[in-house]
Amino acid sequence: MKEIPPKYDYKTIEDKWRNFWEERKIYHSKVNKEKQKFSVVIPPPNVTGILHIGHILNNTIQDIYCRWKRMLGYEVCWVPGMDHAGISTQIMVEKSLAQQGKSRKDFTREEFLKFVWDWKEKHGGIILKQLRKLGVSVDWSKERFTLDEGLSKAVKQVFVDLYKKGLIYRGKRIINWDPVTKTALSDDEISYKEVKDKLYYIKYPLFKHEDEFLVIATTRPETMFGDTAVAVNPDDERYKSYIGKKIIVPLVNRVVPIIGDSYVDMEFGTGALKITPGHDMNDFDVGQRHNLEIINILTEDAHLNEIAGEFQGLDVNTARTRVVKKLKSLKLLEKEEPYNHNIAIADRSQAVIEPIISDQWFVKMDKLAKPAIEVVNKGLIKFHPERYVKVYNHWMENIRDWCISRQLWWGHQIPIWYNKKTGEMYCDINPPENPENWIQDEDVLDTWFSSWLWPFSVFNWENDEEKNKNNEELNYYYPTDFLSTAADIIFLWVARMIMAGLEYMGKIPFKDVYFHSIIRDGKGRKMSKTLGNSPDPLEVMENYGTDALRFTLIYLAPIGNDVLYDVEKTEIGRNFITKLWNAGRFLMMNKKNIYSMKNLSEDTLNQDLIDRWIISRLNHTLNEITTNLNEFRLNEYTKALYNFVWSDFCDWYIECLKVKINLNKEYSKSIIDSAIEIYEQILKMLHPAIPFVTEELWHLIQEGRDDLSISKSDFPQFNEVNINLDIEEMFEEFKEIVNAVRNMKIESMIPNKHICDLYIIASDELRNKLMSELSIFINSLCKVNSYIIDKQNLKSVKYITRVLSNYELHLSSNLDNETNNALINKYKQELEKLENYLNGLDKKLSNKEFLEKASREVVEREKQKREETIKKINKLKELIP
RNA sequence: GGGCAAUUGGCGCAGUUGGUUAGCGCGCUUCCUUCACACGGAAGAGGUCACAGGUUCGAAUCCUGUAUUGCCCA
Repeated sequence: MKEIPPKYDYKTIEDKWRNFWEERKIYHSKVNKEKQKFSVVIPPPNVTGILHIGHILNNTIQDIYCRWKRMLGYEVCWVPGMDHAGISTQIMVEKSLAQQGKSRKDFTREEFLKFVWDWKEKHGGIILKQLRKLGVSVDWSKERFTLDEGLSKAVKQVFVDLYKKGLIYRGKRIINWDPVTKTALSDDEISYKEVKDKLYYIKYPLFKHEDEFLVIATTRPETMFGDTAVAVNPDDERYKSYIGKKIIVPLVNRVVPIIGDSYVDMEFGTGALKITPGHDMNDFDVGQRHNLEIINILTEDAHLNEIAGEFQGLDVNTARTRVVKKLKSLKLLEKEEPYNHNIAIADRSQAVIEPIISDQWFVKMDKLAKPAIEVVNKGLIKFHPERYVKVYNHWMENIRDWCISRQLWWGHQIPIWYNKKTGEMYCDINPPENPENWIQDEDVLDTWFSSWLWPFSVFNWENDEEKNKNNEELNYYYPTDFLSTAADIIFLWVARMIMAGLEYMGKIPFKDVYFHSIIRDGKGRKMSKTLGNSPDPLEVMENYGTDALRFTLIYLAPIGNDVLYDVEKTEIGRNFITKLWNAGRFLMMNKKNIYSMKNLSEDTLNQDLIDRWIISRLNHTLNEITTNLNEFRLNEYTKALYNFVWSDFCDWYIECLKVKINLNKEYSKSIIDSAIEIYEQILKMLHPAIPFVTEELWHLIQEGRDDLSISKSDFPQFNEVNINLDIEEMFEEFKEIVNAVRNMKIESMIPNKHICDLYIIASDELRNKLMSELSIFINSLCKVNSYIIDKQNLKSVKYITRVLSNYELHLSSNLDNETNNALINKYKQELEKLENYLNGLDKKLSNKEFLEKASREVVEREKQKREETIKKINKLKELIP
């Protein structure tokens, strides 16, 4: 018989099972129409990425569902993979080239891409290796990459299809320009940061009345070279009369109209605004409404161009100071004042975004959005927590066209060719026949343009009905069942997958979307590299064990809120796992002792109260965790198990078991066997959350499982018949008695080892019986000799007494006066508390309205409470001289 | 500026349709190295449920307002 070692050595054990699962392809999935499937696609991590604590949470969540469903008998398929992360990867490679003093422009496109692929082979995909450490039960044979052949095909086909449907167009639009990486970015790839800046008040002379001025306020005087109007609010009495007149933009001396537009906020600055349609999002919209000229004044690296005259070649910041200086000298600067406002920053490169006009490719979104709004509002796709539906709707109803072109080389090059002579456009997945006459669009597609196809492209989808019809995997696994993701990519990814799924599969891509918590540090700050507050998960796994980290994160993550996580908190998981380990160790030690005993009698012991109680609790827990998992309350799933294992199983069940074993040596085998049976169910219930340690223990407690895995065993079934509320209530009374006796001893300064006599007076026959069954446990757990007696048999010696609802407990002792007085004081305090409580109840019960309006059960309950309280009060009064 | 959340003992959180003497974990105090576990056991202290109104027989729970914090959108 195997022994359980004293310490759980997670380092070697984790490796052992990780290899076991992978080598034996335990999590490989194939189409099996006999079984219901459960499919999940991993949110593809970035090829440049490394594992952070948020990945651990997200992937543990998915793993819990995959392992749970697998144990419930589903054909589970979890597809792993990565995306090619256009900008990040290119930045990475360009940086390493820069170290050699080179830039990408020193190479041809093909040469550069070769560098990137080399880099990808050598350094990319670290994150997948790290996910292996986490023990994710993915099917590695199905690993995909957004730039692999199949997925690239899907991306091209979708582009061509949308183009032919008229849903993709090329247009001059104002876009977010990243002057460092020199590419356009979508709105979702930038964020805003508040900066201390200045608001400049500049005098613009009126045309033909040059001694008269309108004062405009701006934070960006250097963009005035692109001004093509001055705008005021048409309701603004101060300026009404100016609308339609002309005004001169200083420095460039351009004559532009004064227009009226309700966009202008009368409270801001002077109420008059310069309009620069070429370099401001809002001004662009104003420009469209009033047919204003659009002038671009910036180069691609955000320096002023020839339009700025003497300022040409300056970067925007230098230009700003110089322009302000010049305006001052011309006496056109009225004043400047401090001003806080938000500027846009590129998420990847941290560059300050410049809005500029350029030729870009867009996807028309409104048509695609409509059905996608519907499926969520009809509940075909469910969001957890539900409030994200509102966030989703708000965005979808105000959706803007999606800028999908990126001025990069790494990615899917846009399948558009321009005729060198005629400029004619050609769109197809293959190049035109005489390629020498054509030139392909230089740009690549946004990485999300491949990610939005992920739920079906990973199953080799093609834009070809016949092929799809015969694609068994696609038809079996799609739609997927579950998606777990961070809420910050609800627009970038989740919404777009829904649109793509409906457009290309005619079906939703997934049924349940779980938005997990954001992990912050112990002080509630966001994890960030600069703060250095983000723990390295691999280090944590090294120091505490992988299961400990997995368990802790799930345990701490409240539904829909942030998790405040410190490395030290991983002790929660580690301690729990140690407890679980030791409980198993205890059972196996006993099993070994007993099984080696000779001449065992037949085991015919009936289930006693303790057994029935733990089985009832087990089924309660089982019921609870099933509900919790079904309702995506993962932290409650772990909490329910934590409490059951620690409080019910270890603190009470095992403690009682010790008593039973000592008193019933001849029946010990069946006692231990039934305990191990419950323990095994615990292991199974915990396995989805802590796969390694449960796999190890499952093998240790039973021999002959060498070729099996707990992850393929059956999940315990809830059986309502096993729930016995009466037993649970009785057991609670038993616990109450034990607690009370322990408390009495400690408060009376009786050493724990000192065995005293305990007289128990029960309130009724049922409880008398109960006590005769349980007194052996009370004796052992409290170190007393207990006697169940009738009230009249209580001798008139000094006792320490405790009054419970249904019991009186008298502990014999030789108390000194001081302790005795202290006890009497305690009784008095208790009495006062009870009398106050009784007063409240009396008030309630004499309130006519309460009696009339409250439900019968509530009134009954209150009456019962009153009776019990009176009983207690009377007993207490007897104790006070 | 608009929207969405949150506010419960020192800290982190439960409290799902209003009816508990408001729970849990960590931390804290006292005792215990006794034969699963000190990553442990036993006992205990600690809360006017952010504030102000309202609805109700009854509010941590529902409504309104205020304050503070966070997130998203512009």
